[in-house]
Amino acid sequence: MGTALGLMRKKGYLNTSMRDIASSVNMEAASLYNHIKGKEEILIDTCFGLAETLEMGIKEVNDIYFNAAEKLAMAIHNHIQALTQDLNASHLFVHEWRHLSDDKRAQFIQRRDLYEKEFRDIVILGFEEGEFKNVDPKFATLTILASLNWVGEWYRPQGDMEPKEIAQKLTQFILSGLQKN
Amino acid sequence: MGTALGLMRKKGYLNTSMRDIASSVNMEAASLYNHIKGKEEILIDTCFGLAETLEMGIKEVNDIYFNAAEKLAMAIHNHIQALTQDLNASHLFVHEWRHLSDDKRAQFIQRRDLYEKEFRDIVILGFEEGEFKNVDPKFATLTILASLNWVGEWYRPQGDMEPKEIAQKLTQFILSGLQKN
DNA sequence: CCTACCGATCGGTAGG
DNA sequence: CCTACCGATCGGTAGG
Repeated sequence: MGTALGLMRKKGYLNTSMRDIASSVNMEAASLYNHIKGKEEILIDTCFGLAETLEMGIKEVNDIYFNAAEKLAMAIHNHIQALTQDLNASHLFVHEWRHLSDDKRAQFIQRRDLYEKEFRDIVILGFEEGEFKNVDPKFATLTILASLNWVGEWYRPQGDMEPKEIAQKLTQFILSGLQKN
Repeated sequence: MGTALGLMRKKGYLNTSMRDIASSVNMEAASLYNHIKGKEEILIDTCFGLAETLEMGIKEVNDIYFNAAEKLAMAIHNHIQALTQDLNASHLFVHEWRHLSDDKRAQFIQRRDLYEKEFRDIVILGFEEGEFKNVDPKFATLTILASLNWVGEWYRPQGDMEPKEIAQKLTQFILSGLQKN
């Protein structure tokens, strides 16, 4: 179903018909239903699959690292690795989850909120350690995640920045900003 | 057409039918065509209208302010003011421009790229002044704009943060980051 | 601003 | 995996 994700990234989920997907793999639309239950299954599997990858990533970070700055760097690294690994899937995860049916969308938002909370706890930990400024943790977390998720929009696998380098630059930017001291 | 924008934000552009829009203003779908040329006109007018507001904002900044840090603060302020002024329009501008027809979408992307360039020039200016670090200007600009545009997702007019305060916190975050010196 | 309607397309099913 | 098909819905038009 990788080619389906490619179509959905290029044309958008709603604009990609089962007939589009079928003809991209030289089938008739009706035949797709022998492989998947319906169109939404593709969206569900992709969004929740990536959610799980991200959750595992942040869990690993919280299990291992102690220092908040270290945790944040590693969380950013894992997030960027997951997003850049499959840009088609990332597009569905970042943009098209809005078109999940009501109950699935509610589940998705809940998991996204939990993931945000994990990041927020790192920000709070950094303050408690005396290493981070006394910023609004919710505001800071939303701002951080916005920059991370946007990477999927401009990252190109054949470009001149590796995911690892992107993660390092993001960490640097988020920790110490643009201005010289 | 404000109610149309509200529907499009809530349900998405493609999922909002002319019949939905019509019934929200107690009309028949056919009658809408006495007011607008077609469904896409709503999307076009909104996306390009906000683009123009943003362009005016950055132009003003570049005409008046001299110092890069000042320019950046004012550019962020103008951007957040524009986005928070009409969250429905902002949603179309940030998310739904992808559904513009090919030529309009190309125009939109071109104007967005020009706007990005204005921000990038401020980042470069800051480095030339010796005030900003030697960051990758393109990377920094994309990261900055990602955080700005995400504000439309969580800002609530009745919430506890005013647009002005959001802009200040964003500027602070972008200039000096999370970590204590 | 409405009634009536068009051709196109959709996700999905029946039955083989 | 295909042919044939379903009901629903879409953006938009004709004509008043």
